[in-house]
Amino acid sequence: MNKGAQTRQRIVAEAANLFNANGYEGISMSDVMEATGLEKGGLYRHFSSKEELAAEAFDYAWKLALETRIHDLDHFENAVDKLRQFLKNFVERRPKIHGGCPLLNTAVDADDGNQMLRDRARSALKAWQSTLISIVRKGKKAREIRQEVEPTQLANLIISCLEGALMISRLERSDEPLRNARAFLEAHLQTQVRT
Amino acid sequence: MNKGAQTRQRIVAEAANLFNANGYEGISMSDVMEATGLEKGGLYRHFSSKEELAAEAFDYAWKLALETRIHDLDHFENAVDKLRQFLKNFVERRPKIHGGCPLLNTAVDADDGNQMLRDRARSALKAWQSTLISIVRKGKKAREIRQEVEPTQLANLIISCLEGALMISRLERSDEPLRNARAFLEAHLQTQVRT
DNA sequence: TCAGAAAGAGACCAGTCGGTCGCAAACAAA
DNA sequence: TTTGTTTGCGACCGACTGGTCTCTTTCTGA
Repeated sequence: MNKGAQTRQRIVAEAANLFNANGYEGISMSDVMEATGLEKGGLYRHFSSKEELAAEAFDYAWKLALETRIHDLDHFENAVDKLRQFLKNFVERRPKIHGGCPLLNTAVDADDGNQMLRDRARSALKAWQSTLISIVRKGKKAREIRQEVEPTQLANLIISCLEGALMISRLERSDEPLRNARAFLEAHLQTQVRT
Repeated sequence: MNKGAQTRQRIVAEAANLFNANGYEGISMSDVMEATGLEKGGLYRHFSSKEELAAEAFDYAWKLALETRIHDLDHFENAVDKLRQFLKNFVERRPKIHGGCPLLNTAVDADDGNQMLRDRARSALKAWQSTLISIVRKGKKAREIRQEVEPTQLANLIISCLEGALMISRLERSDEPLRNARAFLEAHLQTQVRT
């Protein structure tokens, strides 16, 4: 990896934190300059615009977030165990990126404005849903999950509860709402296993 | 109501829509000028700073949102019926303010920055929680809701599910996730009634 | 009707925004 | 060591930012 690529990577990583914590309009290129120690020209050598940098920063942030959440999932065969590990990861594992969930942040930040960021958030959501849906489907096939369970609805329920609880937890600066959401979802999962 | 107060009210209403849809940093005073048809001097006669305007705009937006959600709740005596009406309002009644839930928007927008807006969002959340908690408590006293139910946790579950589903619905531009969240919560409420 | 007060206009300010560009320093291959 | 390329610097640009201030218009009550 040559020097240019390294610098580029450093910029993306710094920008990801800044944009995730403060939003697209909340961060100026001067902020990125300060965080990276580069001058304006150094930045624009690697990115042709603020928007392009923000796009790469979001992709980077989301990659980190999703990796954190699906960590160790393949240690389990059973679908319900996988989902339980997923809940555990979401609540317990500190993400490497500051400022909360990149998906929630970007969805709220861009849902009435920046089209490019909105599309990016949409793709991220779809990818997350697909991951969960796939687990539920396999669980149904393997008769570990009841046949009446609608995979898309269960996936959305999990995402909704966690993201909503994350919003509350961040506002109250307490992990309790997040832990309660996990407890609730685990109890609900227990309800959906095949008996 | 004299002319000045009327103008002030008009500014707040316009600003509420702008800030709610685009965030604090996403809106400039020029945007507010355009939306209200006033010049800069006309604006700053009524508000001493952008922040002060944003604060009043949030309070206004949140008042409208909460009113919409608790609409007609007093038509019901039973706590579970009240909560059901609440869910119905949240999903079916179109709020007068554009850009989604002011609480979610402001919480995400300000949780790492603007202290004044963050405090405002925090108060709004507390007020919302209190409303729901109070309903659940009365329901327990009246023996309409099971004694094991923890009011705070039920309130947070409802808020989390709805706000999370709202985020998904707005990103996908479809009401389905929101309707599914309502159906799920109604089924869950049925589980919590005293038998 | 008219005087005093309230409301609004818009020129102006210093600072910051995203973005450009020519040049020098750092690097890598010979 | 020399050469050509990659990387970074930083002055500079026009547009726009939040905010101020003076002046005019509009309103209101006697």
